[in-house]
Amino acid sequence: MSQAEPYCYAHPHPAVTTDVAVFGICDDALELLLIRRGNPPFAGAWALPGGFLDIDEDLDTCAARELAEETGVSGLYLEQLYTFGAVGRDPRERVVSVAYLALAPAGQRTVKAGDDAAEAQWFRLDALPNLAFDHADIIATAHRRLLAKLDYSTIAFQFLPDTFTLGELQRVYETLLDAELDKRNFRKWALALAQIEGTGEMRRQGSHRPARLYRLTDRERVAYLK
Amino acid sequence: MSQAEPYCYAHPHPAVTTDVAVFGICDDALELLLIRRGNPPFAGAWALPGGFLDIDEDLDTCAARELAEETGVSGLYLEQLYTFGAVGRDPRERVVSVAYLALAPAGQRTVKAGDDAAEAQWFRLDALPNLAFDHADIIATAHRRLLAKLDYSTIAFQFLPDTFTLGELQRVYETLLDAELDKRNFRKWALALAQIEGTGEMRRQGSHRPARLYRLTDRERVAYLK
DNA sequence: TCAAAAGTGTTTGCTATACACCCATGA
DNA sequence: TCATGGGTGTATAGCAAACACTTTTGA
Repeated sequence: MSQAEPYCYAHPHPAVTTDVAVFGICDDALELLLIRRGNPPFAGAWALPGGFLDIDEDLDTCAARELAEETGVSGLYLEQLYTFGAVGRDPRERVVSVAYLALAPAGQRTVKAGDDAAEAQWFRLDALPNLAFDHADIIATAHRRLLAKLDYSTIAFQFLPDTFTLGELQRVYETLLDAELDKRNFRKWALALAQIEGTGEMRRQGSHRPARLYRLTDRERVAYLK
Repeated sequence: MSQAEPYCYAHPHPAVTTDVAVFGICDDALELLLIRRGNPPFAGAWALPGGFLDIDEDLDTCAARELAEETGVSGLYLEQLYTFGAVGRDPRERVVSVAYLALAPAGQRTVKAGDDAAEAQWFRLDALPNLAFDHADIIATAHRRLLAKLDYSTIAFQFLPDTFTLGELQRVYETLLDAELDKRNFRKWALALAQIEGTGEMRRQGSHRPARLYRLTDRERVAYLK
């Protein structure tokens, strides 16, 4: 048994990682949180936050941990996306990556680079840098999933803070769909949802009429629309 | 380096497997293809077909290979489902399993037990035996995915052979939904789909009026409904 | 008083549902 | 001739889309 490589198996084992595609919205633009890699391979290149699975930790835990370590962001909505395992995707060794999709609410977007990441930064999705590994594929898959789930789930609410106005909600949908929506129809649709309720409070902000505030009836759950 | 365990790493690596939940329909009942395990752990118990990822094979390839080796079934529609990696799910070592969903058309349901499986057999979904590992969870996830995709994709057509009648198609939907559908509405819906076309042929079978035959315009693709 | 976002209903078209009878065949 | 599944149309209700003006506030 080698001193440097003390973990031995009868058959070759791939490494397992998680990678997290974190989306956020800023100034009506969809953004993605990337880290600049500090170590080879692809040192200096931008990549998704992520890293190796600890042998005694669950996949979800690993995704949340790596995200927190590399970007300082925690407490986000996280869902497993897809597993990427093409043979040559990592030049070091065979690596199977379980990819996650995460959404950052406005106001939970402050980042600080951590351990293995030289830097962490938000990029507009329409202006991404070149990416390490097959991370561009993972991002494309994540974006497709996000758009698909708009139609039948309350996933878009995860971009908003605990309380929000219907105007803010509409701007989230407009940003994601890259289309303008009719205000009356949108409000009719939103107010008919069982998943949101008024708080009774108003938001007074800017030189215009104050807006009613709403919240999710169940903040944690992404629900299916009927 | 140990002779018996020659594959060594600086950090512990989980094993990676694929498991396949194969659904089929027989006598208007939804069935699942299981194998009886020949080796420990859970020797003698029923389980999903699946096994260890070869170090130089893709995940999809592994799923198809293990399915063919253990059940003799090949050429099925296969899609990646979800990755199961809870810490204690395999008593031998840490195992991360990439689960797949597969559908067997009527007429591609002949099975023969292979290498590692003592036996392969179809079970009605409402009468499954006790299952090894967390395979009951995988099956529940696969069943949920299958039902969800009925609503917005042509996945149900994968239960049918190359050509089929509208009556057969309707029975597939009725079996999956466990509900009776109105014949005229169903046919109106099906005939409006861009994804099917008439073959011009008729099926003469049984003592009743012959039925028009249809086929998918693109047999391989599971398409999204508008 | 002006600018900026909040708030509010009705009409119209389309899609989904409910519903019952005749047809062609083999036994 | 009978049993069996194949094949067909219309009326109605519910949902989605189009569309414009008034309200409230702070500057």
